[in-house]
Amino acid sequence: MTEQQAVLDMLEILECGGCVEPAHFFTLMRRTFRIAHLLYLEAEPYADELKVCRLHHTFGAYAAEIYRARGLHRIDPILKLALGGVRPVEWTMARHRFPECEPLFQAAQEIGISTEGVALPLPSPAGRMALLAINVNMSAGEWTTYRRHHLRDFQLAANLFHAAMLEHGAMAGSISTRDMRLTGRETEVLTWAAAGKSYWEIATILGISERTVRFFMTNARRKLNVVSNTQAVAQAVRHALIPSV
Amino acid sequence: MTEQQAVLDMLEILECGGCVEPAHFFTLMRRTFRIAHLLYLEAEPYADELKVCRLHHTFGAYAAEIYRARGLHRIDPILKLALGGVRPVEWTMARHRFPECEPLFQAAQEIGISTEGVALPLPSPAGRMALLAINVNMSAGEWTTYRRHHLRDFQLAANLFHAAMLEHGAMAGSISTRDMRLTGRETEVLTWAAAGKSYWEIATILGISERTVRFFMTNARRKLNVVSNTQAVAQAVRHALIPSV
DNA sequence: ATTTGAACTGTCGCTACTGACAGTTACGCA
DNA sequence: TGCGTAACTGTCAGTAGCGACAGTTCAAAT
Repeated sequence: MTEQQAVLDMLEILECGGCVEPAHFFTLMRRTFRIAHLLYLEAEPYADELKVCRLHHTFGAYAAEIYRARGLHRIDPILKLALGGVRPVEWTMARHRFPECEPLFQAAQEIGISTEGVALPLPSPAGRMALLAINVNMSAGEWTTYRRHHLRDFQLAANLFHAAMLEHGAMAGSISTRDMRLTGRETEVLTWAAAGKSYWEIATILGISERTVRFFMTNARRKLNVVSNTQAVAQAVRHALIPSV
Repeated sequence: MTEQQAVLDMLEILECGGCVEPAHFFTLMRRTFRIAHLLYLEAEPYADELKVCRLHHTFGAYAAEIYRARGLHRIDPILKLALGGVRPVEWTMARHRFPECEPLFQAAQEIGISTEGVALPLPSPAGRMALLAINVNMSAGEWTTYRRHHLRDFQLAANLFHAAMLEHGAMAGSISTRDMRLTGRETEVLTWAAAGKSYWEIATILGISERTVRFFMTNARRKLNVVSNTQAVAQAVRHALIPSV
């Protein structure tokens, strides 16, 4: 029961919002569980490519260099599966389902990294995707049992850490959004513009004149430092200045 | 330890992909945990409204009617918090932070529904959001302890059920994302429009005629089912169809 | 009491966007 | 060989967006 207690304690720390430092989280996880390595990736889909927003891991610089140099991200099935789905991705499962990714696992074995693990998809609002990959140093059988008991802990821990990262990112991002604060009316007109309404329609909806709608929109454009309504709405959605929900 | 075993068994059932039937999942959850009621909601942001894609719950028709008739969705802080964040939302926490939502909790008490519970955000790919709300019939103190032990189980179960629902939905043919895949040029044109460029500028940048830019934009608008470039860009940003930054 | 900021309105004129008309070219696939 | 899809182009007429002109009203803060 000591192990159970340690797990619950760790989850409580995470939920209370401590631990926005990836290194701290990784240490905590490795102290609490029998984990060899961890990787946290936040990315944004763009066409068929991925734009990496955040990347933290404990595999070390050498492993990262190998991964990059051999272009293993192109064949990594865990990336594809975890960033495209919602279900935990078992490493060996991915390995068997995608024979073309063998070089990835061979590279891991070369540099002494285990090929057992699981990747937890962490989808975020606004279409971004993230994953937490967990790598363990166990035999297949041992891992099956361990995973069965602790997948729920991994999932909750991953979710809470991911939440902390998102909130932290929002803080850091709010430096640039400080001068971008919009008034209530500006937000309203932008919201309706984002819904495809014309000035006349917005005026009717809000019960004000068309000119006034233009006035608010002009102010919003000036504050956001953009040149068109279209760009203003794009910025507003990106910075969550207008409700996405 | 029998309870632990039952939980692990249930999670295994979920992970093996059984249980795409909400009623089945709810029964399983209520049999495994001390849960009074469950609610699963999948929604899509639209203007400042919510377009409900899926809704299943065990609160009964009467409660649903009350909720709808009194317009409680407009003040429900759990919807706002859970659909806009990634962190579990404690009901009583939401109640204290948003005094204006008191009618919601009073309505619950009126019809004999407990006000203790937690809502787990389940963000999905493509900008959609979902949540699983869990309602329990316990005292506050009892719930604190129970929650501490089982939040991880709830989170994993919720994620797995949500995954099953998404996969099932994808099978059935997702209406909203079916025709939303944009071609390379459509993406490029939208991206530049989101950057505030005019048709003439985009034409110059891409080395094509202004008419052709309009052609791609028109196709993009049609695919996204929107009426203006502004709305198209808003949708594209929300659904991560064009790169942010 | 003055200032600051939000909310609000009117008109002119130019530019940008949008729909509807009617096409061509190139590529891959059945 | 046809069929579908993506990329590409032209013109016309109407609507919408946008900048620059010049204001009023109200409430809160200094």
